[in-house]
Amino acid sequence: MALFLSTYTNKVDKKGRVSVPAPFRAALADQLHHGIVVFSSSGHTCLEGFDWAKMEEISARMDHFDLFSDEQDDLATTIFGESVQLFVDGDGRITLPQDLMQSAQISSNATFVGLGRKFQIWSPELFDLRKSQARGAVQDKKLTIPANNGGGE
Amino acid sequence: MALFLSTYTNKVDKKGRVSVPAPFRAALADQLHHGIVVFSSSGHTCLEGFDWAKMEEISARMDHFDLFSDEQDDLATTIFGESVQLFVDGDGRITLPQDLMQSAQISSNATFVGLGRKFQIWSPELFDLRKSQARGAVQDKKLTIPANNGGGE
DNA sequence: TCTATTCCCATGGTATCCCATATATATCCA
DNA sequence: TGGATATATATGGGATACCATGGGAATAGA
Repeated sequence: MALFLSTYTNKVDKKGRVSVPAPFRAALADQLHHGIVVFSSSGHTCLEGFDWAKMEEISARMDHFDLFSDEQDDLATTIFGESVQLFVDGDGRITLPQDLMQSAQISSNATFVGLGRKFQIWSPELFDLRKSQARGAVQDKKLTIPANNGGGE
Repeated sequence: MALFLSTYTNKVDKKGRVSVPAPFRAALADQLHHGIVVFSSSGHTCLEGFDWAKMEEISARMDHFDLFSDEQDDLATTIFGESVQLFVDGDGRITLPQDLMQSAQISSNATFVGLGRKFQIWSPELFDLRKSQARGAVQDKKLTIPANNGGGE
């Protein structure tokens, strides 16, 4: 399964095109033709990005909620309703829709941040802040990687 | 699973290339084509290195968090966002990115230190200091290796 | 028809590949 | 045993391919 690592900052041209970092494209591998799925993050001023397989997994996970519960509806509305499938062109680029760029305050540069199974797209300036904030949180809360069996939530 | 032992110092050429010590390459064995994963250490002025399998394991563990939880985001941003996958070329070398070299203060030489499941990459000078410091700590605190059942991370 | 995408091609810079050399260790044959 | 020949490792340099990026042509939608 795809693993997204490191951060890359690429330019956004006046047409709204950005190169998807080559390592990310490699991680997508055979799913490249599906493009990537992007939507505006609810917690941060950035965009969340997934590959197609992850989207299907999310869909499967949501089946565990009651079909007509509020939670199900809320999640489904924000995630599936707001998300866009962006196809990667022959030169390895996607074009970011205007509204998504605005919601993430992205203008001339976009920073792709690998987060394992998913990734985020930030304005470089905002991500600088976010980076130090995340590092601080890890230290303050003494966050560690959960054990294999259960740990987590 | 890979086991990294002893220390080796190799030259960094002007392109930023370093030979990965042959014993380390042997330890990576069939994972060699995945390269290694490197990121700047938070505790020391050096780089931390893992094999790909370790990274996959970390990723699998992180799946125990909720997809959009703060913990997941903070950890993933610091761990995955700041790490780089470096591929080993046909001559057994990797090329260290500029920013990583700077953060570890590595210039013309790099010291690979085997630490079991992981390894570190140091500037030779800084590692000399670290070595004597570590040996002192072991003697002072009478540090021992924890038993199998329990201790670990 | 005008605007907005999408496709295609061109370019500069960089990183990757490939080959050559040197040194050390191992192997072989006399 | 000794010398000569292979094998592997580390390192340097040059050629090549890839990547990010920009611009223009073709296409589609309003």
